[in-house]
Amino acid sequence: MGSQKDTYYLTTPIYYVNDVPHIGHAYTTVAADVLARWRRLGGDRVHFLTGTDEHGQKVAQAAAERGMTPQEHCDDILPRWREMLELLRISNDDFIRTTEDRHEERVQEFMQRLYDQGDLYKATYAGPYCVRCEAYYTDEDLVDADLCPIHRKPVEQLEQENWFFRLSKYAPLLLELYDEHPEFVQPDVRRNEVRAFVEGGLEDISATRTEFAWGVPSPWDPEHVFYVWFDALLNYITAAGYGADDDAFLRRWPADVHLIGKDILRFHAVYWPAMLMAAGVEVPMQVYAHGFLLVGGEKMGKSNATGIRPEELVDHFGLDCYRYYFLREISFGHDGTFSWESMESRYTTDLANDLGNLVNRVLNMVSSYRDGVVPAPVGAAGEAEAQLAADREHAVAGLAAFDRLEFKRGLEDLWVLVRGVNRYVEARTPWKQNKEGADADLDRTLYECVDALRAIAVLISPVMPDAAEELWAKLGLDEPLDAQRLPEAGEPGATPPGVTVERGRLLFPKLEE
RNA sequence: CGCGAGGUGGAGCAGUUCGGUAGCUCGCCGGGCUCAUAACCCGGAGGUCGCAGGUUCAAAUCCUGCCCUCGCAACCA
Repeated sequence: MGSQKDTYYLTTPIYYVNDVPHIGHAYTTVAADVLARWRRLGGDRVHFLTGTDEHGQKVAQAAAERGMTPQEHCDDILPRWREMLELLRISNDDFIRTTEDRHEERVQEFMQRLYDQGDLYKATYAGPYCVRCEAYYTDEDLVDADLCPIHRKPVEQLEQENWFFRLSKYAPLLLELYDEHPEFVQPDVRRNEVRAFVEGGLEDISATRTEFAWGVPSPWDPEHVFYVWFDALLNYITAAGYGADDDAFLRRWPADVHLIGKDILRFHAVYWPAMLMAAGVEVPMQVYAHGFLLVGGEKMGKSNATGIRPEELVDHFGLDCYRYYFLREISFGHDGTFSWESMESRYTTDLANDLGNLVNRVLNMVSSYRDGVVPAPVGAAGEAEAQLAADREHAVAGLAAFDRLEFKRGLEDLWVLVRGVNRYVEARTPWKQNKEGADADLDRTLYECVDALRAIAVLISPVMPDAAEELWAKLGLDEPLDAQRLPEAGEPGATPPGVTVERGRLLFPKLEE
């Protein structure tokens, strides 16, 4: 005994294997990765989980159509998701599949516990059901009285005996949770939504299905498999060691944050904590629902068969720009618009002009004025240096907005430093200092610039790991980048004079027409 | 009268908690510089802060009403 939480534990949703990865999935995943890298940079022990949701009727159907078993089908598709993680350089520490034993066994134990204590009861559920959606609808949802609103195909009237979860019983506790821990559901607008929903009264929900077998079987009534959400949500604890590795579980749980899209808010902010309360497990500390990506004013999602694939964008703009763009362009938590044009604009303005060009001009001057050797800062520090130091502090402090998942704000503040170094160069006119032989002043100027670039390399590393490493390598520093920790690594003067920089290739070359 | 969020210069946003010079990025106009990826730096034009009232010495910020847009309204990853 005695082990307790010492790990920052964050999760993405687990992705439905049948989907093809699109920029919506990638958005959540990249944000989570940036957060994970940011926390590691701050010195936290981090556990970052993602994975796949592999059960359900649609998977079974898709498998049957391909003449495969559901498991073969999942195994066959899984690489697409793994490839997405690799493509985006996602630094997850674990990857859970809901078909793994470590998951299924714990799900059965968890649900058995709810059953034993009377939180599940048998009742009949009836309603219009769309097989493709794998979902019941209400009559109001239907189009033309009997068509599924998504597929426009006739629904079936289905009636089945299900095991129901006593969700309604937990409404008072849920309201207490929202009120006493306003940070549990974020942003605020989402909490209001959830709270209103619960306050309006909860009905018990069916927790099992019998019309298909591709799921985790109920141990006490094997005709039933668990409803996909009861299976899927539990991944967050089964992968953390619940019921299997108490030590690991205690160090990680409760999760610091579940990152999700707002479309699955209810499951995470209502059903999930209720399930945990029922089982006597602590609820996660935060569920953060981000907004949707809009493309041409339309929601980006699976109903949008023309979803944009991350590979297209990574091919054209590069990985770093991809990761940077979505976080810088869109307020996390709000809906945002993706467009090719705005992405080009971000690349050109922020990355090529501001940052890439800055790196190039500074390294070029160190190369041609000092043979690439970074001089010691001998000249007097004045007003320009004070301003630069202020910009640096602004950036380091502002980037802490990442803790609140305000990526856009944090990056804006970081760019104050990038622009600040450009401004510093203008204020100091090193080309003039060189021509006039003001060696001490020039040394000071060059040192300050390189030292600022070192800080920038560290600060951009959670968002743009490739560019950060490349810049770090150009600076010729001995210690590895991934050994850097904030806030120390952001402090001025950490660059040892005498290191040799290398101009190398351009960091963000202009895009081809 | 279901619940909630929002309407700020051409575009996208911040500011509204604790009223008191309306800020940022892009775009546009002019200037500077020349180390650099025709990049960088400086300056300027441009807004009745959805509409109408009210409170106040003072309102984008508080109150009332209205208009418009958008989420949520249960078994859909």
